[in-house]
Amino acid sequence: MLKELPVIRQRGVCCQLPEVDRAWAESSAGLLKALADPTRLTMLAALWKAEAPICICDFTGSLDLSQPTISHHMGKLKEAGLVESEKTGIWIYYRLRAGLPAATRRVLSGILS
Amino acid sequence: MLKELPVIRQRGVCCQLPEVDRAWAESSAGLLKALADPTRLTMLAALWKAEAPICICDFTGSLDLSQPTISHHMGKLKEAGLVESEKTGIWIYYRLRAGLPAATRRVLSGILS
DNA sequence: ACAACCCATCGATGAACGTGGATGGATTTG
DNA sequence: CAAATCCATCCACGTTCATCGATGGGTTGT
Repeated sequence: MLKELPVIRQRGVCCQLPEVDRAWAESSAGLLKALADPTRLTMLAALWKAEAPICICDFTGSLDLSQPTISHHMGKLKEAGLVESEKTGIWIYYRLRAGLPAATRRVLSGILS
Repeated sequence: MLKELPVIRQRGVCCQLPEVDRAWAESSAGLLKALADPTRLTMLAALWKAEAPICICDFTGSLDLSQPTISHHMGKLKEAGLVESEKTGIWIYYRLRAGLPAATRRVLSGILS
């Protein structure tokens, strides 16, 4: 089933692994942590589908969570640079951030497509 | 900056949001949680680059973590269905699971590409 | 001016997570 | 057989996280 093994193994001797950039791992994990929550995924999917700004109060109507909790989740999405907001009257509208990095867009489309 | 707002707003009245499947949100969040860790991302990237099976003991040489911790992380990747293992002698080799769902492959390539 | 509403912030509480040590099974080597 | 190595599992500890309630600033409408 497996491809051929890389080398003949010796006990107590480790094989060298491909180099992986730590900074990349840290930042990627940060992005994924922002995404790894059902509520935040649902909000992102709604923004993705709607293609229009959505007010926080609309989420409080659909999701079974308190307003602070929803604001908290949206704050994480904003902190991760995934959404941006604009205030209109007493409402604050959120939408997917314009100009997302290509790598981020690929990840999002993979999940939300 | 914003596109046109969906409707004329009224105080205390929420707009309806696009439907988002809860089961999808739950399972996607599960996959992303498995990925949202720098150590696990590093291990996945190594498997991705190496295109060959890798032994746990190899990671103990590169990563600054104890062997049980590494085994624990790998267990999560396996539990998420991202990797599979095969035992050869005293070593257990891990590799990316064959036949990953298309959506999962898109997410992975977006992150690891 | 007053009341109603929207939203962010803060503190508290309980759950979940990451990490490491210890243990034990399995296998190979001497 | 005895020792060494590889690995998973169990348990415990400390930290982080999610959620809620309360508070207050700011805005709109009467």
